[in-house]
Amino acid sequence: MSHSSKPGAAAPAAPAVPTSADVARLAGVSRATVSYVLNNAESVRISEPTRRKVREAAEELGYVPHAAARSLRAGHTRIVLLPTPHIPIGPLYSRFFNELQWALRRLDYTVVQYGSLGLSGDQAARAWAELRPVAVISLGEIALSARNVGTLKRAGARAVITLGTGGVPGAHALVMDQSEVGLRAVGHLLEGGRRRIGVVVPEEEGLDLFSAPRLAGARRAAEAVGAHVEPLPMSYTEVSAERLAARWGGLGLDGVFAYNDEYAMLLMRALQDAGQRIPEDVAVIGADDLLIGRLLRPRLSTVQIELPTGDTLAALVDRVVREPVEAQERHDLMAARVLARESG
Amino acid sequence: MSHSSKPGAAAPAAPAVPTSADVARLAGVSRATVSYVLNNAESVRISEPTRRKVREAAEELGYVPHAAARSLRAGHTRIVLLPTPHIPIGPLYSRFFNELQWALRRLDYTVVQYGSLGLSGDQAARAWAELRPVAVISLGEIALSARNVGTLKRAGARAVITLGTGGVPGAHALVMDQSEVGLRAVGHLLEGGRRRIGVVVPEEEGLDLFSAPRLAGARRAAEAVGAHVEPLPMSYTEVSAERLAARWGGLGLDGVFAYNDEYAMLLMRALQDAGQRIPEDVAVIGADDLLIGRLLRPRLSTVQIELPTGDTLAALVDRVVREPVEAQERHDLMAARVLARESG
DNA sequence: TTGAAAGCGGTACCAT
DNA sequence: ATGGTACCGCTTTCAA
Repeated sequence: MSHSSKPGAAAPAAPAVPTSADVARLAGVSRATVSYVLNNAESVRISEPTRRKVREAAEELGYVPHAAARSLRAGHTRIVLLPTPHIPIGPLYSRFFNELQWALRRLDYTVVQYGSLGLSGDQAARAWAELRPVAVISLGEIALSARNVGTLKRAGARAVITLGTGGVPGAHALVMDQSEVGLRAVGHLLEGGRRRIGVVVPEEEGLDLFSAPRLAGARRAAEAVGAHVEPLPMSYTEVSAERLAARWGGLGLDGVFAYNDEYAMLLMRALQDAGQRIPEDVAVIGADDLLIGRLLRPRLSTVQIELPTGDTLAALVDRVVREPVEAQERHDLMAARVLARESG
Repeated sequence: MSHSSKPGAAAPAAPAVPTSADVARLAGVSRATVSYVLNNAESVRISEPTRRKVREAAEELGYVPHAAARSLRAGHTRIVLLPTPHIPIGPLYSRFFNELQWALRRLDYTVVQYGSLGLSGDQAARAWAELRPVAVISLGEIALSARNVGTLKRAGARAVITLGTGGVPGAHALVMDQSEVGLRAVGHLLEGGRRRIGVVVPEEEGLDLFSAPRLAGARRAAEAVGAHVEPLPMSYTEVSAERLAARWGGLGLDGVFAYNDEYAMLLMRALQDAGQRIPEDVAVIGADDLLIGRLLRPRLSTVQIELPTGDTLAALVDRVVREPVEAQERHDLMAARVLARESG
């Protein structure tokens, strides 16, 4: 722990970080004055010569304020905590997340990505609370309890926001009901006269957050007209798709909702290679309206999902942070609609 | 700013965050003892009954330590700062970044994503330094100077690591030379006898970080045999691809390196729709070895890029943080090789 | 206009 | 086995 064992040794290696005290000393003023000048304090008049002296001293030392010290004193942070998704979430949501980061940054928040793999709700909430974030935006991979929300709030979080299906007492919920996607997709297949519908369920871990409700929505649509729904486990690889295509004949399905466009393209190609005609033998529909869908032949029908923009969500966060308001559920932020193309 | 204007008003809204002092009071011990117990201090024996009392008090109050206070005292953080990429970087790099986050998290670092859009190197370095990160991993979108690296180091950063083409004095550089990709791709086209080579250059802002060196590599390969290289601006949209395909005849090109697989598939489809035969009329090669490449017909040739895994990089960061070592350049971390398929 | 000093919430040394 | 206390770096009264 000793920084320089031998004072004689020429070890300029640890030229300790300059503090505001160092600046003050060099400028020949007090730390208070340094603070005033560097923060452009309005409530206090500092003479121009003094300002200059301070600025020059800070510049010369390469002074950089210490964020932790500042927020300790201030009693609050501008940290927005974003639990890192466990999984390679699709391109659609990646983009959304990226946008969100930028939007928050523009509003002068500091985005902290916090991986919480293997943590329980309790553990995660505690770990997050240590950072005293002013807001937490949870994707819903960690199941937050009302108690957890309480922990965060007591630790100073002015906004706890969940994105996803459910809603936690005490937290704002942006309900993005994925079952809507399955409902619309299968609804479209049914309209086309299909009655034995396959629904691809990704085997990738973590994706069930999306796939489960999508499947549920599919079931709901099918039940309404007494159609059959067959869950089809598949992973995002060619061999998995081929394997599924190989046993296709025995399944007797005439339509398939393939979770999203990526799985859809994979399956569609495998089905074609296995001799199935699309859409004659089997109708295929994906979701997310990715560009690839339009490049495939036949062009892929899809369910287009309208997500809130990152700016929208960031603005909402900011609003809640500024003047906390009773936790609400908002359902108007995700819309899903079918884009019928050639595949079904 | 007043928290509860009227003391009489039933406003239990601000039940201040419990501190270790609160825990101490409730347990009837000193703050020191609380600290010892909660951190399982080895150097000090605390009786079992006391431990229990402290634990129970902490539990009852829902005490959560304050990370900022802790690191202020400790004099260092476990923050690794990751400047947020400006752009929707491709799937390959997204995955890499995601992996990196997880790996760092597992090593108990706190990952802070910091968007630095519109900041100069100086500004960015200062802003980052405020957080006193123990390490900074820069993608190279912000051009760091040696002085900036100095700022970060003086602010306590034990490792400053750049990923990308160049290297900054004082920082570790993981050189991932994108020109290698262009070199290999065009090299392959040349081997196939093509002599007039188009190189797609994405119009999307920010991507030039990748596309410029890829183009340079392409040029290098072509010059060696006196072949012609034609830069082809294009954006990631169908219309842009169609526009390019429409003027294809006048270009007289017999091969094209399409930046990556996404642009390649877009262009390939547009070319096919415009009546070009692939690979007879024009050979197409992409990069990144995305799954879609294998699903297209003809199957897309590509340059496969081997990136270090997130764990590798995280381990490297950790090693440098533990025992800082002279800044080095490592060139062995990216490998590129051609996967010849049907498109060229 | 400026300075002295009290904390913010922890940790760790030194006593007891 | 515990408690007292100085300090980390910064902001912000309050006095001068």
